Amino acid sequence: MDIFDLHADICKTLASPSRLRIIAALRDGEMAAGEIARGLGVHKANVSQHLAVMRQRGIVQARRQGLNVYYRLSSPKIIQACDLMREVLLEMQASRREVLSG
Amino acid sequence: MDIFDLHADICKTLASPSRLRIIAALRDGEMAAGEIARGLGVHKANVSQHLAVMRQRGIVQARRQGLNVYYRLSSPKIIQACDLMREVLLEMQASRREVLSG
DNA sequence: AGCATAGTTGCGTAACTTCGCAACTATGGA
DNA sequence: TCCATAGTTGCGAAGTTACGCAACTATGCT
Repeated sequence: MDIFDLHADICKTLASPSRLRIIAALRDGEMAAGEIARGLGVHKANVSQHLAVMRQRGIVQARRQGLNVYYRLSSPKIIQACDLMREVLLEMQASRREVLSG
Repeated sequence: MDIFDLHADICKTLASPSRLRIIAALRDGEMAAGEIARGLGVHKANVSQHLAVMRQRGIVQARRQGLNVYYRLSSPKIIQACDLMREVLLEMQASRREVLSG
């Protein structure tokens, strides 16, 4: 597995609206799995699957406390990367509009 | 299509080792499609497919000059995003090693 | 032990992606 | 017009991914 495969793997992990929503939910601190599921209005099994994928890739970390399993982002750089990607997105939308109007 | 779908779409586009290699090749300036193919040692049809995907998403732009079609990254932020993601990658690898050794 | 809540895992289907191959279009020169 | 080079597009097989559902494990309370 070379660096490009690893890099692609990270991107693949982020290449899901559901997972991006979960990451956004975790932006301000940890949350229990069920809390995330309720917040996003999806089944907990589904959230659990996505969290498992992200945990495997090292994007989130888990901590059990009683009945709940609390998840948190493992690095603030993940938020930075998401924000930067959003900027790229906006920039591209802007230049697309320019092309259409100009 | 909401912002999370769009964001995921960008990530999906970057979620391919081949495309990341192409982006890396374009880091220092434009290149013709065939040049990229030769550089990476893959078939030109394949490169062309990947370039088409990235062009559709606005990640690269094309310019024909004679027989050649030159491709370039449409924004320097794409490089920034890739670099940042590499940092995340390294950070995660480092913390994984910590967990194993500590 | 029995029960409720929280979370995880396995399975099957449907949808999508990637690659190579072959056929195609586009451009420029003889 | 004919040919060579450059690039693109359509197709099909193989592999991957996502979701819901159901069954499961884990924890804590009585």
